[in-house]
Amino acid sequence: MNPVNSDANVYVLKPPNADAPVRPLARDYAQELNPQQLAAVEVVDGPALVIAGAGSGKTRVLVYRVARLIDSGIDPASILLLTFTRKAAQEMLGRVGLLIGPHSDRVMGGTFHSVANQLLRRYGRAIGLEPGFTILDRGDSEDLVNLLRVQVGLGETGRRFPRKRTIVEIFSKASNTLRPLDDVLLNEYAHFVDYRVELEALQKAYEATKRQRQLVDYDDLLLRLRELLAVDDPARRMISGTWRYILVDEYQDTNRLQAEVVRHLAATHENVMVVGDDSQSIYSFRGATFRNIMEFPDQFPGTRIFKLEENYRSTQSVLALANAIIEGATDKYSKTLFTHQQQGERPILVQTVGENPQSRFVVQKILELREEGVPLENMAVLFRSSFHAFDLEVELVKQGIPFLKRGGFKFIETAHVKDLVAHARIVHNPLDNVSWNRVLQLVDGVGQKRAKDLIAQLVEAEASYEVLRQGGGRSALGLCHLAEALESASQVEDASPPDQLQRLLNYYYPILKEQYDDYPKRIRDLEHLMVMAERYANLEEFLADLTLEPPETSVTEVDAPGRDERLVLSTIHSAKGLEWHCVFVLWLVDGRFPSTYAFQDEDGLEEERRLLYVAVTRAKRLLYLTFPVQVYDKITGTILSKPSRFLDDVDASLVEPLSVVEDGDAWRWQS
DNA sequence: CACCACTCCGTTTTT
DNA sequence: CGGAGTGGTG
Repeated sequence: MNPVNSDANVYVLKPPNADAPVRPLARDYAQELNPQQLAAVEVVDGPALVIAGAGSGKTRVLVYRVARLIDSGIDPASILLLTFTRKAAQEMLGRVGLLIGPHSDRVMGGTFHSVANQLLRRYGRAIGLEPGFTILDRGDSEDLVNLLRVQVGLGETGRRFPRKRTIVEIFSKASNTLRPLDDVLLNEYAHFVDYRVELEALQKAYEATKRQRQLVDYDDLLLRLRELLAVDDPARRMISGTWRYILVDEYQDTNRLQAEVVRHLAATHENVMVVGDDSQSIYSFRGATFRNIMEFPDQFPGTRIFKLEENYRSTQSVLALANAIIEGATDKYSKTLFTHQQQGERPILVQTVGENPQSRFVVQKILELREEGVPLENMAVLFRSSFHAFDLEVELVKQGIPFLKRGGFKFIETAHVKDLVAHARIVHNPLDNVSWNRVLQLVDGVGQKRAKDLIAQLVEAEASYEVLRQGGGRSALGLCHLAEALESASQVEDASPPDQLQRLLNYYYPILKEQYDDYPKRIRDLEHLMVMAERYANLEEFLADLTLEPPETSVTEVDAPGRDERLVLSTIHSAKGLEWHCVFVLWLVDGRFPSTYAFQDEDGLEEERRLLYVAVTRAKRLLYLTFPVQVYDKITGTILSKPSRFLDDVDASLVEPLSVVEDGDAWRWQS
């Protein structure tokens, strides 16, 4: 008898979560939180503001408050967690999951942009947005501006007409600060004020095209959500009825636009708690202002305010340096961090004679620490700008130290990935002229002019791929192949993203091979993209995630043979909210950190100072600040030799100087 | 009109 | 070092 077919007893697998207790185990909140944290966690209704210093348990408060709300019988699905960065969002949601278990799935959370994306897909029709809209990343926005610049008749760019990058930056600044273009130009880009009329025309065209083509840039996600909430009563009622408890992390990094969105979301119930630290406000370049924190109590009268000042992360020595750095800030909430932790070792100020010795010092020290038992993943190297780590990356590769770089140039921004994705975007949204433009120009014999004409024809023909087959000449064959590939990818029965991508890749492969000498490496990237696509049931989600939550690593990444043991290299911006046992901060040299770029105005310098504060407060125990002197700076043509001005105010007793010399070097630097 | 080879300029941080 | 603009060629 076949045992498989016999009348075996049946064991039923329950759907996940079905049986999880609605009320998790009772927690002793008073035991696990300090009095200030507890007070904040116990808020149920009404607006609240938590001013939280670095390492003071900010995320802990948010997470415990979510648990507490659920414990008190509130439906997890009525809780909404918002932050600006993906890193913070992941951290927050992950810890909620750990603390409250299965029900955390029903808590809605993510970045402002990803939440806006989801809401707009669902309710956007009310404001003329089809659910299939395409999200433009920064590069796409620049391409569109470029395209329009020609169309609007700004072909001959005057000598000093802003570059596309700058143009997009200006538009974005206007959106994020809710100001007219004029105002931004006058105050922050006065040197381009002569082009006011042209830029305004360009902006109009940019806005109009996006609406016509179902294109949405990062800022639009927020602008249009705000519009939806303001204009469409049913949607607003639905949305604010669903999420009755709103929590916002990193509030000092939100801008006026985001504050408006929060205000709208919370308009009916005012159950909104925001958490932030004015000393860690480092996103003013995109309109963030810690005034949002200051003005929150005005926006929501009756706001309860809590302050968290006990630091649980760092030793006293690290904290003393952090306090000294922020002491010099001109504008801040008064707030003094203290800790009950041990003194610990003083931060070490390392002087080297150049860039490469700096890199080699870091590498050598890392190896030493690992010998002493500090795992690689408990160490991080932080820097102001992504390229500051180039030399170090080379040294790490030489020594075979596995690392993961965060911030800077992303996988998704490489030309070949963008190319393939552009094909997929057309399949999903045939109106997307930005992608059409890119894709058409890849065809042999098609340039700017031909692409423009074809796009115009495509609109007339309601985006029928037939248009591509009608032309003659050199490009005829290429365009036919393109049409075939797009049709094939559009018509897959049971369309699955990997399958669709495969069809597009078959078409794109020869182009890739033709275009790049290093195509084998690029093919591997595209295969990686296919693997990512396997997790998605439809193109729409895949494409949206690719733009909103792209793989967090940069292109440079060395694979570790031994699982996850990896050193982290990160921009300071990308390191926010994280912590490591040992932290290296590179380039403490005037001109690099603070960057020459920030020298011009006081505000810029202040932000650099806060940035350093953020960097320093990432360290739990060990902190190395390195400064190479005698480095030639190509930008200014000068030799950088002055230690960062932020160290000027720091009392010498707070750090331990160390100078690095070559083995066998006859002379030494004085420290 | 497309494309290649050349020169010159400017160089952050994130969704 | 890459991107943008220029000028020549096919």
